[in-house]
Amino acid sequence: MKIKESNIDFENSVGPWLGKTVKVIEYYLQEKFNQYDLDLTKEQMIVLKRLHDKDGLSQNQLAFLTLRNKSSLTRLLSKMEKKQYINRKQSKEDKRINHVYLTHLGKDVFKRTKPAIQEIITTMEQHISDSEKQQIIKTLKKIQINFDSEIESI
Amino acid sequence: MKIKESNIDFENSVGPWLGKTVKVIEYYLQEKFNQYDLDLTKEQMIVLKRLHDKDGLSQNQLAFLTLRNKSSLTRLLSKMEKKQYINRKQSKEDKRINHVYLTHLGKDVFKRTKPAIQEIITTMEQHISDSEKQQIIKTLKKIQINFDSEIESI
DNA sequence: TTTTAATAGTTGCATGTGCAACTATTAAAA
DNA sequence: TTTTAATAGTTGCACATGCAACTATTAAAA
Repeated sequence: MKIKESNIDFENSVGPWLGKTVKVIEYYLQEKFNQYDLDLTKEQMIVLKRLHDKDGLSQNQLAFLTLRNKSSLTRLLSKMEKKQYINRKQSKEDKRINHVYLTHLGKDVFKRTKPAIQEIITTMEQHISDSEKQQIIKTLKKIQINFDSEIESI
Repeated sequence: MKIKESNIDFENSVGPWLGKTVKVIEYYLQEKFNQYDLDLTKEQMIVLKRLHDKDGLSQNQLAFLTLRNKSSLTRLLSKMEKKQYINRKQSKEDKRINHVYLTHLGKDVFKRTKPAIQEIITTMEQHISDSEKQQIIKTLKKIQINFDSEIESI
């Protein structure tokens, strides 16, 4: 006969493990950026990466791709514009839209993140086999899908 | 003959998957708290949880356990004190130290988080077997250890 | 015992974030 | 065509965070 445990086993749930791991990665990431004299936060790096993949995205698209809401992106871009990493250009077809472009400096900074990021990945994935890596990504996808279907139904 | 890929495969690295997953969880968590009329952020919840486990911790200990630096904790506690969830009491043995205690209201609020958290765990772990859950935790631990040994050597 | 360290906590400053209310512009409905 | 919707972006407000400088207190060294 099973005895039903009335207390929630939050500690042994996946959530806290994920949270802690991400914190450790973020800490190390910022550390590396400082080591490499990159005047950049991880959030700004993600924006650079997206623009590197596809320049001229609208703020809306950028916000969607980087998983932030538009107000947060507005302020992120303002700081990046002040640093001369990007610039905004109003669309001629639709004056509501701003297209965002990497500047020369922005491209250069992004290029200079590469060795730092390579080091981080190498450190992070030490002693983790390729199949183990594929496995964790698979599980993470599942978790995301679990919430997606839940959120849609709200 | 292998051709060495010069571009970094950041997109298929574990990092971005972790980051996105945590974002989704956090969004859903706040959603649930609102549904249950819990006037609480996830950060405040974590503090309540730690005090529930062990009341009267010092701010230093709380900061360590919740993975934040002391200044961040100071302000988190100030907000929680204003909401009457916790209170600080200066130690008599060492006047530098504040011990932090849950109030009645704090205990009550924490109790009321339980069904919300239970729902989140249930949603999150849908279609994930127990062995898969153990596997992801194992991999997450490995990643943390990978960074720990790296950070110590800085 | 006086001087110097170390420790606990707070505060200023800068970053990032979501929500809701707002402006400007464009699209849809009357 | 006028009125009403929806959309893109910005801003005020509140929250959370790390770093570095600061105060107060205690411990260690001279």
